[in-house]
Amino acid sequence: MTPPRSTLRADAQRNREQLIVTAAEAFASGRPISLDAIAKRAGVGNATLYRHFPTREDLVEEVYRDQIRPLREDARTLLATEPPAQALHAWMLRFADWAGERRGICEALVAMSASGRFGTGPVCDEVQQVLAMVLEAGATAGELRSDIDPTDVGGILAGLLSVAGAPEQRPQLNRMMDVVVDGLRPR
Amino acid sequence: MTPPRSTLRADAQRNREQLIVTAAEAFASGRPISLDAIAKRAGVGNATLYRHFPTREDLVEEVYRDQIRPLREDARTLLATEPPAQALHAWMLRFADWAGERRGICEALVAMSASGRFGTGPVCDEVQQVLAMVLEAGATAGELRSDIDPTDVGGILAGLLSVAGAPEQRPQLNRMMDVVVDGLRPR
DNA sequence: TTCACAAGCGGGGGCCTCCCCGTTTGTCTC
DNA sequence: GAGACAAACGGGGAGGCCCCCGCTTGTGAA
Repeated sequence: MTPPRSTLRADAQRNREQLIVTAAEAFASGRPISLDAIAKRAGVGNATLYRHFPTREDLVEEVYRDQIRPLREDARTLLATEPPAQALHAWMLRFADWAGERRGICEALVAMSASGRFGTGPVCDEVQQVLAMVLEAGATAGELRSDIDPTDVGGILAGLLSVAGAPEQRPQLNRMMDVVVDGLRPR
Repeated sequence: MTPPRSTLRADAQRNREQLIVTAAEAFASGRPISLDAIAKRAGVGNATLYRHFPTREDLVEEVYRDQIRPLREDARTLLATEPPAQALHAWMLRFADWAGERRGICEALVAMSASGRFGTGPVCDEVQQVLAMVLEAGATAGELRSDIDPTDVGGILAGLLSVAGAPEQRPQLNRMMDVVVDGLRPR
């Protein structure tokens, strides 16, 4: 009898990769694009797309999997040059810039948080890890509370972006982050 | 010649009210409902609905216009019995309960914030006023920063709800609000 | 009352998401 | 190689949002 399969069938693997490549190009163009259009452009049926990526977020997370990496380096640099709380604030702003340039990221993060899946998926996992690193540094320096779950901070960040993620709302976002970072300091 | 009109034509007024009544019933049933279905149920074409309420938020805000009132009284009571910062936290949780029971409110608040319209519309205007009242009390008591825009706090609140508004996320929401309220205290 | 016209109406249709289900195909075994 | 079977495919369609545009009707003026 056929054993249960752990890896994707070769054609499925090909389709999956083609979908990611196509979606990356489509997103990068800046123009809005429907999922069916991505599927068609990738030369597969829409059902294939939805089978590989049940939700739009799943696709978005895969597309930006590699692009998120440099933000970790940014965090390290910031931590090396600024006090942790300030570094946290600066990094969150940098992330806002990064997300602002990438269609769908912000909505994806909110959806992940709202469904309790923040931290699963390449992008929000990376965000969570970076936040954990910065929080840890802050706790060690006695500048940030040590009892905070990075998931909570990630959720707050996603929430703020969903409400004031547009470039023209940057001043408001900055003020809100100010409040949040202050709230993360020890009492 | 015909003078420019300031009030709605009689039939338009009737349709508008019928739409609100119908939407209120539909929302109250708890089941999801499409806007087209609301229009049909109200006995008008969908275009009529969209003419009166260009976005879903506009309709939602109208539907809950009256139901938001008691929350102001709640805020007064809380302020009379607890220190302002604590009252703020408690009120935000109460609002989360209120919003959780009302389909569409949370999404509407986020949309209003994201489009810079927070404070316009009956519900978010009331929220903003209540927050202003509590912040004012807190500032007077020296317990909360006096330089905070209620719109910012409303935005943060909307963001948190969009990310952790579900009843089972209440503990997380509570922790997040803790951080935010702490961040609103004077340094 | 009648008339002219702007205000308002409505449904058809485009585009979207996403599911359903009959068909095809890769892979493993012999 | 051939066959069996699960994995994967794809297109059609249901239902949602929202716009377009030709038709109807309430209203103020004569």
